[in-house]
Amino acid sequence: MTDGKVVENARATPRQRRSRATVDAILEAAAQVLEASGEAGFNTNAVAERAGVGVGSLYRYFPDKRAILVALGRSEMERVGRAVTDAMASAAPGVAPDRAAIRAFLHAFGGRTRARRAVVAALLPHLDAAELAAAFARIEAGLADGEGRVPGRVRAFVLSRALLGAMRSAVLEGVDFLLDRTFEDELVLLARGYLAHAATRERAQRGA
Amino acid sequence: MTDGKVVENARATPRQRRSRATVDAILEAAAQVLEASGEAGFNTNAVAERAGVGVGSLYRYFPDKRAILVALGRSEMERVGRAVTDAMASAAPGVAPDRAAIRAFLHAFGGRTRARRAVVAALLPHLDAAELAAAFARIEAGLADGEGRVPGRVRAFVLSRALLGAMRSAVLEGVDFLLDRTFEDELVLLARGYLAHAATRERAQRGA
Amino acid sequence: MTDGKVVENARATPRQRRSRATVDAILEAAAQVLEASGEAGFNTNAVAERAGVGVGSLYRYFPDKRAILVALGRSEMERVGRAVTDAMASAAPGVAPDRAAIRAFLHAFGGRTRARRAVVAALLPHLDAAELAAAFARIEAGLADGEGRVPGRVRAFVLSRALLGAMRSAVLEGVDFLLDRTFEDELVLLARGYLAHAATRERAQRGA
Amino acid sequence: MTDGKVVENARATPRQRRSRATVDAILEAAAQVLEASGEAGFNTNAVAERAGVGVGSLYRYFPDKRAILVALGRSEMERVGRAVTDAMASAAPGVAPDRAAIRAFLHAFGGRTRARRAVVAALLPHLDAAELAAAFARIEAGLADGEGRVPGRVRAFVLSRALLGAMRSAVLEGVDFLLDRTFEDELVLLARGYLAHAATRERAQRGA
DNA sequence: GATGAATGAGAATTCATTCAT
DNA sequence: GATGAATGAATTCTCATTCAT
Repeated sequence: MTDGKVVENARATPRQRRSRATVDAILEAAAQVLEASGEAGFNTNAVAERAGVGVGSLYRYFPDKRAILVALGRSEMERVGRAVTDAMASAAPGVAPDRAAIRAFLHAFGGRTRARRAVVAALLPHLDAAELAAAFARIEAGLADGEGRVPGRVRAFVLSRALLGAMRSAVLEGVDFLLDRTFEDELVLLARGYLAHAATRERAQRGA
Repeated sequence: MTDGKVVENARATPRQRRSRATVDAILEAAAQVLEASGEAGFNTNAVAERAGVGVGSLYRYFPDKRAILVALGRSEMERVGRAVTDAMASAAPGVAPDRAAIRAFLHAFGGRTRARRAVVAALLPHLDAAELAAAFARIEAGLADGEGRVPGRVRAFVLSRALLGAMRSAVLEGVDFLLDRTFEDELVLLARGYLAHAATRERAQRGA
Repeated sequence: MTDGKVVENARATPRQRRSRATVDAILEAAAQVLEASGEAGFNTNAVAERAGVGVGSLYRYFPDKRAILVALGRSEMERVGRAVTDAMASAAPGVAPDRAAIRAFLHAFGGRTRARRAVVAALLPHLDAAELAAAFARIEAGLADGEGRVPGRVRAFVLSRALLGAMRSAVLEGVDFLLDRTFEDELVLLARGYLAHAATRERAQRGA
Repeated sequence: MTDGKVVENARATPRQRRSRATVDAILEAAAQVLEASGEAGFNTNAVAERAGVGVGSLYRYFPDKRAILVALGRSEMERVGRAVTDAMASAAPGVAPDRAAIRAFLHAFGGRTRARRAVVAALLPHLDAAELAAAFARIEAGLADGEGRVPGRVRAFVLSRALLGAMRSAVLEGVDFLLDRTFEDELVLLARGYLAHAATRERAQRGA
């Protein structure tokens, strides 16, 4: 008897092809419920109903309610991470990779603002520090200044969290300029200004 | 006859002098419970017990459980805001105001890390966008580049959220360098680099 | 130290002159609260506030909450009873006493329909059978057929409860003809028809 | 997915066959609790326990506590109404239909006096005017004088409420003659006297 | 005498989880 | 495998009553 909890150990046997669809339906339903009713209204019965499955089935795929939230968080992070990485890899000619990444993030994350706000707000308390840090790893890895220098640990941390912090706040606070070019420009300026200033400073220190 | 909900409308009649103590006890208890047991363990009985009052008293001062969280959020924000503003006003000689503000924030917010993490994580979903934006207002107002130029709306937003985002992440992810000089240096560099780069860029554009 | 519970033992010492006003204020407040919020909203704090006294004062005059309801019931009964008796005593010339009584009842009880409905509905379960029976005593005593014959125990019961039942239902169901002449006529017809028929029947039985 | 609230919309799917038993158990338990402890002791836990189900099950079938009382009221009304109608339809030979109806009512309603009193007293405030009026509709429809004349709206109202008022009072006040032949006789006399007198009066008026 | 803040037992209601079908 | 009825522990909230001021 295979365990069946597709989320716990993600290797997909052929039999679990249909499971994947159910899991996705549940996660999508979870996101919708979260958007519609906030975390307070997020209960297993509501999710099951919206997903079109029995409550019992939830427990076939997830050990408990929290697990649904955590899985939703992971899947959202992956989605955004993938979008950003893809964008950097295949940036249109003439678009700098840093700008491509920022733009990708804004679009991946900025759509469905109300939904995102609910999901982000609800998810945060359920992801532990390590999980959060891991989510940034991919992005941190992609950071580099104009001359290809990879920043140190603290700097990578500051740069990634600063950028994401600004974008996250824009989503949570529902600002009107979220998808404006101006906002994107400022974020690019932030990243470049930081790295340039840091480089200058270091050159000066090394020179001294 | 008198309303009594000191939190709703904060005008303090003389009789409400003692109430203030009760409210403070409740908020302090709320923070402690949040730290000790997370949001899951945050229930009215626990808070009342820890505060040393009857459950009923909670409901004399707060309309419902959520209101306690919201009030706690507000009071935390005020506390941090006040610390930062004070620090900027009375910065030690030789310490630039931007650095003073960052340092103040890191110390005000960084102490009791576990508690902060719990409080921040729990509070976020209960503060609405407007509330969040308001909390930043004071800090945005204090922003200015080295030459005293006040940044525009979007820039003020990006700068404040970027800085706070980095600091917030440092708290939430429990990084080890939270109170290191290196981290503080990087944040100062971030702010200055951003504003300097932006100024350069604008000068160039005006020149062209 | 006199007991002070003016309602329990109703002899009014001079000192209790002011008490009477307070008690009346409380009963009036109770009626208003009952009308405004139904029995569910009938709580001591609401009554005290509406009466303009502290909750504590309620307990000076009434041993507990139920007592307020019971006292209100008694006072309502007395009020209606008095109105009916008065009307019968001083009926306008040309108005039969039975019609006078019915009319008085309809006006005493039919005004403020919404209020009455609430009061009657809420009070019923708090008055015991004996109390109810006592309230009818005065009215039963006034019953007599056209020829001055006083009906027997069962007949007095049936007549009084039938009339009051019809009037009570008219109030509770909020009929539109409550104060119409037609309704009054039918009630008079009911009373007279019953007694006349009964008399006829008895004469026949005695004759046989 | 299926609604399940059998009370709200009463179409009975096969699966809801068993639900019906649960609902009946709850209503029976509710009546018993009401009888045993009055409305004060009527709480969801007590009802659930007496019904032998979990509290949660109460809420599967009824939206809230009040709904249980209302449903109980409705079912009681139906029961009595059915008994009366049946009795009139199949009256023993030699028993006039009006007497049959009165007798049926007295027996249907008069049994389990203590229980009835509790149920009636508790239910009244929870049934609205329309509901009360509806309960009488069936009985009003059955009214007719000896010559088959159907009375007008006001007269039907007065007759039905007068009869029921007298019977209701007899139950609530716990009179000793409740099931005596005398009482039944008086009620029959009341109905016949009223209609006869009214007919006479009208004939006179038409003649004039 | 009056007040109303404080109390806390008690009641309604919810919802994660189980398990018989 | 799926279902959803049933459960009941846990939680929020109310409000009658007390008593220090």
